[in-house]
Amino acid sequence: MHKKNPDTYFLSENNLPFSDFLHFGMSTDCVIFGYKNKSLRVLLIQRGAEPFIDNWAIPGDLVYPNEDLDSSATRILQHLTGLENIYFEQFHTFGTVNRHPVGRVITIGYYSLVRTDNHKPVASTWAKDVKWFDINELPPLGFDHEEIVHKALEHLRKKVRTEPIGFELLPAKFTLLELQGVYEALLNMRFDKPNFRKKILSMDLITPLNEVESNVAHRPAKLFNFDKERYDARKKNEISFEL
Amino acid sequence: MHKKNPDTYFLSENNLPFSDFLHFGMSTDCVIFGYKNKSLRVLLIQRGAEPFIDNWAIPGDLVYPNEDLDSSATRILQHLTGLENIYFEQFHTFGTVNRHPVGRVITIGYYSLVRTDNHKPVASTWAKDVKWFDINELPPLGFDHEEIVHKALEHLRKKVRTEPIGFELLPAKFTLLELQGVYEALLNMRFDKPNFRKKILSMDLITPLNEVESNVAHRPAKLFNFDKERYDARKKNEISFEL
DNA sequence: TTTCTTAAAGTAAAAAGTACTATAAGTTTT
DNA sequence: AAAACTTATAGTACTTTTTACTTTAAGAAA
Repeated sequence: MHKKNPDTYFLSENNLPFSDFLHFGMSTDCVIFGYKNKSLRVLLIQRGAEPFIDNWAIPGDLVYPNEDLDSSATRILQHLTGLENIYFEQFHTFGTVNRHPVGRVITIGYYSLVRTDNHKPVASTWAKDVKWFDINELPPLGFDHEEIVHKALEHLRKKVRTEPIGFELLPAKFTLLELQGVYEALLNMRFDKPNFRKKILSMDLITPLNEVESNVAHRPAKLFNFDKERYDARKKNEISFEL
Repeated sequence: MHKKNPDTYFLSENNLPFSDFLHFGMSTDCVIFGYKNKSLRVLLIQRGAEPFIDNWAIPGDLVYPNEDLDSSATRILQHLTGLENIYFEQFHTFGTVNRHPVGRVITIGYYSLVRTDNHKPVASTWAKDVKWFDINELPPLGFDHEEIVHKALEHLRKKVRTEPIGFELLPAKFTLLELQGVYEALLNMRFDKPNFRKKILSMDLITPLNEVESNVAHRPAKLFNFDKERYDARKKNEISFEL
C-alpha cells in the first residue's frame, strides 16, 4: 500500500529522491571472546579476499537482503565455530563515511562469548586462517576493526559487572577458582580468593555438584554449575514494564 | 584501487553479486528525553508524511549518502530543538526485515538528554506537531518506535547509574532537591533527602555557588553546578588503554 | 607417613548504606 | 514585628557490605 510512490517519503530538508538513499551496504562483525589459561582471547580470521586480503580481522559478512540483523550474526558465529546457542549481543554500529574502501558499508558490531575448549574454529572460503589471540597481543587489524574490538571490550566489561555472563566462557562444570580467573582476566583485576568465593556463593546463582575436579596434583576443588533457570526466574520477577 | 571489481568481495556462502547488497536504507531515530515537574518526558513529532502520516513517532530521518551516523543524529537534534551541544548517545540498531513498510530500512537508535526550559521545539515540513509526553503516558507510536523508546529507556537507566549524566536534564544551576527529582523520575525510585545529599556531595563533582534560588515560598536552597572539567580529568586518569 | 598444595571456612576491622532526628534559615501569615 | 510554617542542612545511630587476613581441612604425591 505504501509502496506506490516512495519518493514522497522522508523529504526532510533535502530534495533527493528516496531511491538515492537506498545505496547502503550493511554488514555484521563479531568480536568473539574466549578464555584460556587465565587470559582473555579474541578469535580472528585471516582474510582470503580483498579488501585487506591476508590481513587479520574480526569475522563478519554482509547482511542478506532478507535477513534480520541478529540472524546474520548467528549465521556468522555458527558458520565459524560450528556451535549453536552461543551468547551474543549487539553493542554498537559503525558507519563512518569512509570506513570501507568499496562503498558506504555500515557494520553492526556484535560480541559473543564462547567456551574455547568445546570446539575448534574452522577456516572457510572467505578465511585463510582462524586463530585465537590474546587480547593484549592482537596483530594489526584491517578496516576499523581495532576500534570495534576496543569498543566491544568496553561494553563487555560493563556488562559483566551487572549481569552473570562470565559463565559463558567456561565449561558447564567449573570450579570457583576458574570462575575467579575469568573475572580477573575480563576485568583485569585481582580478587581475594575467600571473598570472591563468599560473594559468588551469596548470590545463590551457582549450585554445587557432587563432583570434584580430577587429574590435579592437589586437593581437587568442587565443581559447580550456573543455575540459569533460577536467574531467569528472578530476573523476570524484577522486571517492571513501565512503558 | 579496490573499486575495480567489487563483486569479488564478500562472497561468503552465497553467490550474489556485491551490488545486490547495496540496497539498504539507513536512518537514525532519536529518543529525546526531558524533565519537567518531577516527571520524565519524551519529545515526539506528529508525522506529516507517509508512511504513518498523522501518527506520533520519535523524530528521525534517513542518513545522507555522505554523512556520518553521529552527524545525522546531531542534525536531527539541531533541527528540531535548535540547540547545540546536546548530550546524545547511540544505543541500539533496529533492522527487522519488515520493520519499515517502504523497503529494507535499518535505523540506528540514539537517545539524548535536553534541558526542556531552554527552548521550544519547532515543528517543520516533516512534522505537523511536536510535543513533550510523559514517559508513562505515551500515545501509540508508528513503526517499531515503541520498542525503540522502551530500549532507550532501558539503556538510559543503566547509564545513569554509572555516569553522571542526570545533570544534562537540568539547567546549569540547580538545587540538590531538583537533582534528586531527576534521579527519582529517571529510576522510578524514592531517595532519602539527607542521604541523597550526602552521597552526591561526597562524589565531589558538583560545586556550590554563591547563589540561592529565588521566588520560592520557603527557605531558598543553594544552587550548584556540575564540575565537568573535574569529572573529565578524573575519568581520563582512570582510563587504562589496554588494547 | 610425611610433605606439599590448594580448598574452604572463619574472624575482625573498615567502609558504605540506611533510617531517622534535630536545628537553621528563610517566607508567609497574623 | 512576631509567630507559624516550610524546606534546607547538619548530625547521629544503626545495619549491612566490603576488605583484609588467619586458620583449618582435604586430598595428591613423594
